[in-house]
Amino acid sequence: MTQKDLSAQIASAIRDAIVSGKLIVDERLPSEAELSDQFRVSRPTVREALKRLAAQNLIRTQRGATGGAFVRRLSFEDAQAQQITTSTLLLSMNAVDFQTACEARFALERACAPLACTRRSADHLATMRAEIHRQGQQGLSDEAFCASDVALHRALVDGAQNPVLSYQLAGAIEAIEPLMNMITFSARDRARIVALHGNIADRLEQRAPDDLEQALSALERYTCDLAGQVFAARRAKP
Amino acid sequence: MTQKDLSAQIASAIRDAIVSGKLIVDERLPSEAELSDQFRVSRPTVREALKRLAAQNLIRTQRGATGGAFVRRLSFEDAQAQQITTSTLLLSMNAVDFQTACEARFALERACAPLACTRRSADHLATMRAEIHRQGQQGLSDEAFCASDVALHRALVDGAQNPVLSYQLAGAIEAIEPLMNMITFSARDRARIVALHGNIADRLEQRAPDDLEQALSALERYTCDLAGQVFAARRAKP
DNA sequence: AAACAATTAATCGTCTGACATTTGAAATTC
DNA sequence: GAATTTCAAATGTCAGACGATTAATTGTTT
Repeated sequence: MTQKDLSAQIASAIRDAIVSGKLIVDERLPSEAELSDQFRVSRPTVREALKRLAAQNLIRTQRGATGGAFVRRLSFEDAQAQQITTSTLLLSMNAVDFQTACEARFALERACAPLACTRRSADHLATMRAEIHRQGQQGLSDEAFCASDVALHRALVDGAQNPVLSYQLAGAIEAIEPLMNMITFSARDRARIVALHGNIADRLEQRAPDDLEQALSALERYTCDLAGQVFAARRAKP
Repeated sequence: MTQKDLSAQIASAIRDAIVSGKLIVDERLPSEAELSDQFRVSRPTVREALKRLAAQNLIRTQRGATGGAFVRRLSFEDAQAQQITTSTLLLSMNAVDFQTACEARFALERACAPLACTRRSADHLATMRAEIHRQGQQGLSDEAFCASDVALHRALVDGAQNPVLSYQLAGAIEAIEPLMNMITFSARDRARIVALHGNIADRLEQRAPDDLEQALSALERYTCDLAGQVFAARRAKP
């Protein structure tokens, strides 16, 4: 059963070597010519395998005399970016309803609340206040409003000062943005949301975890209701 | 500034088309020959681009008469598997300390507690009880013990009946397993952990969210202490 | 001797053309 | 009409070549 492509097999072999630690960060892989000798395949096949690994941020390649493929240190930024696109696609391709996505997102965010209350710096709070101020301004496009929303929530999550949490949450928060962008916010909606955001910032400032969780829940309820109305109206009169 | 490879550029172009919805699920891409005409590159270059996309589970390829590359529906399973390997690498390559990873994992898991209390089925509870029973047996290897631990926590998370949450949490829970596997559990440790697990199952059975969260926190504290001792001892006498 | 310039070798990036393999569909045969 | 054969389209693989980039080496000049 040779089901898989040669390039897929080779990619798997190298990936295993990386994951298991046989190849360490910044170590240089054999040149493409050497790999094609080792695996008894042609260079194009080896290259296809390497491109697969490059697509997963597992290696980077350099040209030139001392060039080659090197094991790449997977950074939090890379992992985060990967997770965001994956989550976004997952939501759009599987027709995940807004409610489910929203529920997951706020559940995760509430998980950060106690930690954020303990560890948040003045910077985090200032960022949130600044975004809230921006959200209150006239003439802000819906996209800009949503982008600011994302920035605010990321500041809250970053307040927990745990990079693993930040990385995980980024996917959940950003993946919903496209769904949020489909909503046209009325002035009244925005005012309400800004008020809820203000409430959240207040609780964080007071370092009151339980109140913060409740404030987040309130925002979740309002967001979900709003989206429910919008999507219901859209279904009724397309 | 043409920084990127041609194959990377082409992969980006196709990826954008998929993400933006211009290419829909199960739609067939042009053949490699047609793509190489369209992009004015050779077929190997097109193939490298397609392999990049295949590595991200964005397309699948079929050979034969009606074959070709098709946009693939990203399944929760695929996304989860991707996330697990990414999270695992992230932890191992960036020397994330056990405490940080553990904190993130339990914070996320506590986020599921209220939902799990509301929605968990008898099945979820039965799975947890079965795993707890297994964990109490003699002669279980440390690896098997940890694997059972993962299964138990996944059952708890699945109890929230939110696929987005399950997908997100899987990465966090499984990524720590390799770290946990480095710990050799004494009989006393295991007995204590089993007791804490039993406590968790009880709270879930009673559908008591606050108590469940506290039970999870108790487990977090014990796990973290245990790991702290183990790693400290290892540093002292390598 | 030191600084600068030219050469060189190694390596990846890309192209051309070919052949093998798979697979569904059309054509053929019974 | 059903089974078989043939065919064509598509991906999988290979071999060989050339271009582009880059660091080290070599050579030249001051």
